Amino acid sequence: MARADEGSTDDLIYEKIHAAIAAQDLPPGMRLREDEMRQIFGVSRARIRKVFARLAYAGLVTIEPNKGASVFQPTPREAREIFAARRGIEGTIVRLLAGRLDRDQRQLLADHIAAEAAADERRDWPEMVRLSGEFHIRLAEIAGNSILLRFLRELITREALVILVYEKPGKPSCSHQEHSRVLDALIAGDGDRATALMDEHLANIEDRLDLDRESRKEVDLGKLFGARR
Amino acid sequence: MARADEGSTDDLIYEKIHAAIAAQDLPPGMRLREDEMRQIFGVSRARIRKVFARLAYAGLVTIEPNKGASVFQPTPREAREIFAARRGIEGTIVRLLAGRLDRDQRQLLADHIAAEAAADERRDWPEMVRLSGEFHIRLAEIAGNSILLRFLRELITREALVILVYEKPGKPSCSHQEHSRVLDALIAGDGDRATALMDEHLANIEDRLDLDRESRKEVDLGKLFGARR
DNA sequence: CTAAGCCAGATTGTCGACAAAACAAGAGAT
DNA sequence: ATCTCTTGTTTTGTCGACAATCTGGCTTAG
Repeated sequence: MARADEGSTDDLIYEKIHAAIAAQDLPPGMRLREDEMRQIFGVSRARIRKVFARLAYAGLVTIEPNKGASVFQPTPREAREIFAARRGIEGTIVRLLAGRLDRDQRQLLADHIAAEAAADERRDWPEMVRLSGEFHIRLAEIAGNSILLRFLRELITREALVILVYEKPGKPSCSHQEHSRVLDALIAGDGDRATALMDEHLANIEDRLDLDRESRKEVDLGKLFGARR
Repeated sequence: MARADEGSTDDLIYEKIHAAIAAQDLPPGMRLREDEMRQIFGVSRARIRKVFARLAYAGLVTIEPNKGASVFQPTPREAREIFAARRGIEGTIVRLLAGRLDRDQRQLLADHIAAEAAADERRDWPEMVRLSGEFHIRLAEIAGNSILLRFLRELITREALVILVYEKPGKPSCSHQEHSRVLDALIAGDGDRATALMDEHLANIEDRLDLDRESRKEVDLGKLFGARR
């Protein structure tokens, strides 16, 4: 069999749904039916249920009693809270990092920014968005605090939902020039400047939002996850 | 019947265990058996299991596959991460708050500090500890960001475990004078000073730790939760 | 023609039973 | 006496079935 059993089964399902939400394939507000998922992944309903519970705790899906799970649909207020929280967390991370990057870490980040620039060059927006988000994750990883990393992961994914719902169409959301400037400040060891730059960078993203819109799409779940039945 | 059905059953169980851990009644590392809990609370095992999963996600208990749940026992490294994360979060909260407290909020916080002082006066240490922790929660509530509040809640509870395991005995952990100074800076609108004071305050707690100890106690779960059977 | 009530189908919530894994105690050999 | 293998017990993991609840369409009275 080609299907390896590495990684517990529900972690796999969790990651798939998580990724689908982060990649904005599952639109906010979309209902996630247990039985449907059960058929798609070919597992028992209890497993799906457990995964939903985890996703709910992470704030990615909302579970209403007797009404089931749906993809988290942020209100404007929640959107603002998410942005504010993220700015706080990333400020903390950047402060921890200022002046403490070793040679390898600098190289890693510089390479990453170069990859962003390349994706930007060839107009590969999905890749660009992915890399942009990943840059912030890399920073958190280098900072070496697994708790802050976990918090940030959650916020970034939820922010992706916010952007999907509220962004004014047609603009890329994360410029590699800004990443580059942050990196410069970090290398220079100027924590305050790095923090300010990061804050400004995140504020720029927030400014591209239009906090008065609704959105609804239909999605073929079976196709998306590659159903086996 | 006096037992009202308000609040879903598992929320109640969750809160009880959470409180027991926060109050340091359940020592870190203690094994939590599903069937034992089932008998104590008089509910089905599935329910206990669900609650454990939530507690695990919040980082309060550790679940090892095929080995069950036990109260989170922080390693020195994890302890440091928790403290660092908390300093970051609280710094963010304090910065949000500086110069934005209205009259009622100032009064609320002042009263709270007064209550801390009173508890300190009469050597009521458990109450003192409780109030000290609550002060930080109050700040987060006033800041009005429910996400940061949730993060902080988790960190404070986990920190209680850290303190239980690693604190050098015989010293109170949170002085109301320091709280008072932070409040002054907040009212003065000096965000940087407030942040610095809060950081120092939290560092003081951290300094009282001795990161090379083990601890183990036995606890009668039935008595603690008031078993019904 | 509208609106309230009701019935059928679908969906979620809960539980108990069974299977698999870990743990502890005891027997046997070195 | 100690180490190891075996075996029985305890504990966790998983699943399927049943009960409760909700949704949407239909009927019927005003």
